[in-house]
Amino acid sequence: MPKDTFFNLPKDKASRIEEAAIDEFMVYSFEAASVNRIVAKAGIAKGSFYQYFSDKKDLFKHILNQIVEQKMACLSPVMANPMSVDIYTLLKEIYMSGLRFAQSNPRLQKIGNLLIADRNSPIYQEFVQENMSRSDQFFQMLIAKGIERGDIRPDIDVPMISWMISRMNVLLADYYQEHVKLVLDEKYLTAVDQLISFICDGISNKRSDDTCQNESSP
Amino acid sequence: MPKDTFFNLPKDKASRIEEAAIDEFMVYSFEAASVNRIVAKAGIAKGSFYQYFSDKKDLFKHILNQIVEQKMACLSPVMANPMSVDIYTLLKEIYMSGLRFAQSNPRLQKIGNLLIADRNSPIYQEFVQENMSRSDQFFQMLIAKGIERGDIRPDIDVPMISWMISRMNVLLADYYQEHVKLVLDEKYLTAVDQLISFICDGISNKRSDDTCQNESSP
DNA sequence: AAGTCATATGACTGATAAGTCACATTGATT
DNA sequence: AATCAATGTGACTTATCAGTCATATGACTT
Repeated sequence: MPKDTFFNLPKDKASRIEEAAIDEFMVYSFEAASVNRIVAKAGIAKGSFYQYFSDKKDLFKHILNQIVEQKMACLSPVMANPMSVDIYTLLKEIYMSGLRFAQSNPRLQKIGNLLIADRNSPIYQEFVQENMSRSDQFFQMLIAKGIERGDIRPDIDVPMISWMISRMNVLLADYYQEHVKLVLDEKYLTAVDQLISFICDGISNKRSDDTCQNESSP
Repeated sequence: MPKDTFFNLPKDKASRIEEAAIDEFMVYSFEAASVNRIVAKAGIAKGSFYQYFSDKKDLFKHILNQIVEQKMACLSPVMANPMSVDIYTLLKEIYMSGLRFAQSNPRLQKIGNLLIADRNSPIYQEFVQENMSRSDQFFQMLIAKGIERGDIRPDIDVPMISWMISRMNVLLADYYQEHVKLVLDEKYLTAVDQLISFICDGISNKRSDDTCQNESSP
């Protein structure tokens, strides 16, 4: 948490610092980010910085909290009553909320991507991993529910498949970042549909019943 | 490429340096790795180091080449005649070759994981991305072939699904690293089966024909 | 005007890094 | 034994970093 002095700052100064921080963390991972550059960009003395924040991590977490806040703002309408729709619709809504966030907060999205990309940083384990594991738990619950309802095959490895589906959300964003660069509304929408169709039905061609020859090793 | 002086070194000295480098890159990303620590561990002078390698990256690439070499050794038997088996069997073989590599080269595996985890490093873009894109191309070809043969639904987004499947190879390793820690033979084998079954058939429960309600937004 | 106190400052500390270079050592050849 | 080229060495240079601290500022109170 930033110190009181930070919250006492005139708004424009506080946001100048936040903007400088976002600019920095957009380009450099937490480790590589430089307080020196941040204070230079924000136009404050280094000593001042340490009157607002206890250290670099303090500032970073302040920015991360903004990300979580914005993400939640995009996700919460979807999550208001998660059981009212079938799992595939819900999954689609969850993926789409990721898109809404990315579109309204491209710079924060970039920071999130950078953080996720940098799994060795202590911050990843401290911050992302616990968030991820909550997301895992949610997907596990969802899938268990789906099996109960009869929507989902009962023979799957629930923890592993939950994990995969939750990570594929991130993969989809990666794919887009790598291939389309600019996240384009309709294209992303069809990609989400494609991905959900894949998760739902797989790739095998279901002419009559010659499903794939897997189910090997009994 | 290391300099001639490195290849002229007595074998035990050369491998002492390689071992020290592997120990370092196992624990620290390329950026965070320290030449100082490596030379200390290897018991050579820093000046000597720069007579063997032009810089830190030179050494790192030398280690990466060893990884590629070993990976290829595990993969090439599978790839000798990739078209002789169906795509699901081939996929399984590819995944299993990843396991073979991890089991016979756990330390190199660790370095690979660290590199993949650290997508911001310039080395990632320079080295992994091009390797990945070759792997993508292979999977795309494979899937196109599968569609041609009628094994795979023709309505999928080939580049995207290829990308997903190629990345799920990495995800599977991640999952194992996170959950089982020690990669255990039989457990991994069933996980691979599970994953392929998922890729093949998806998660939806195919009682009669009430497949999932996707295919939304025409 | 004097005093007080939260805030502002940037030179400084101490640590670590990559890469260099003048000099030392070695071992084979003459 | 003398020579010499290849190889070995670690102190040194230059750079950067996170974080500190003595001192300055300026707004507010008395």
